[in-house]
Amino acid sequence: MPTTSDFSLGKVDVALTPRERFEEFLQARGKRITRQRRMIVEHVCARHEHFDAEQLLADLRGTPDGASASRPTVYRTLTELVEAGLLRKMVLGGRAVYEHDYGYPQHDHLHCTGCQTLIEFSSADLGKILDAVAALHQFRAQGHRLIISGLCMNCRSNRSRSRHQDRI
Amino acid sequence: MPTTSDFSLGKVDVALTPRERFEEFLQARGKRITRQRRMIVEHVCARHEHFDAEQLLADLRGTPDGASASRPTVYRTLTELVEAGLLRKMVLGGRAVYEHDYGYPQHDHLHCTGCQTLIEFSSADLGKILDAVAALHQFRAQGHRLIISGLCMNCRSNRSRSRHQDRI
DNA sequence: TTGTCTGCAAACACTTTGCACTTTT
DNA sequence: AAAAGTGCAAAGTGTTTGCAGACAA
Repeated sequence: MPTTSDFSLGKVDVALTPRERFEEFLQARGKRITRQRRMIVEHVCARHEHFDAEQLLADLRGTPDGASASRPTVYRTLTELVEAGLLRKMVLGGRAVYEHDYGYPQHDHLHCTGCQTLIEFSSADLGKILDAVAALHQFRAQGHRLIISGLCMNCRSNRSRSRHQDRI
Repeated sequence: MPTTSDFSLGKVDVALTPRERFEEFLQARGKRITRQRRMIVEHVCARHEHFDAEQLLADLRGTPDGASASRPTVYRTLTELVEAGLLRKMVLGGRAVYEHDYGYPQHDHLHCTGCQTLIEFSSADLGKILDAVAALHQFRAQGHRLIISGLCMNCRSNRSRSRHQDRI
């Protein structure tokens, strides 16, 4: 019988803070540590839920000190954060959604099509199966995306509320 | 040790042909059986690989009798084919990709980021795990998307050829 | 005839890019 | 000073929509 981990997937110990890791990444590539990049990592680290570029942008603009970053810069920096291994990107309903990927264990998602919530889970057995599948096909797996879509506990009851989006 | 099915996932017996099923679907909804819809199902059934809207459109235009369908109609009809349960839609690198879903067993994919090939596989154990995960979270699963990305056998050798796309 | 479909052009949402100017190093 | 980064506006992409005329029922 397969087992899955807890609801709350805890942090994992890592040597550097996300900010440090990002700066290391930038330096290694001859990129510069600008006000905007610093701001963005800061805000990204503050949010511990899943978010998209637009939310981050709004978040930056709602910042008390008024200092912000432009849309292109937000997109550019999100790409760098993914390259640096700090964020994981996934595409949901046509838009890119990001989540932390540094210091967090590998996991997958349940996506509620009713309220758009993402629930994380992880399963060791799943990993074993994926490895076996890849091996069978002589495929060098670099990663995977698994999203189980359906209705969460809440939306199962309050069903009639609104039309569900079917864009997975 | 997990097991996976064969390379070639065979057809499954079904009562109606895809064309029939689609017409049934249309009638049930008071929709009409037009020349364009007929053409599109025909071409979709002819192709047994994965394809996107643009390929289908080109396919229709390259047809001998010249009769074609417009881009909007292709998109609209693809949506209907998905609703009718004939096609399955997945999003890869920002574009929608379709594959047959009627009379074919449930399966998932290995996606080669080198040559963009999709390799199908299916695993009974996987299904069991997904069921267990959903149950654990009191989630009503309606479906899932699983794509393992990496390099296929071929691309593992001819590695240096070209930059790999990292859009999953 | 009636109501659906089609095709066109235009609109869309999200993301990327060209370029002159600003900043970091 | 040199090189990289930023913001703006504009261009892309893939997909969807409003609407007038065309067509299936």
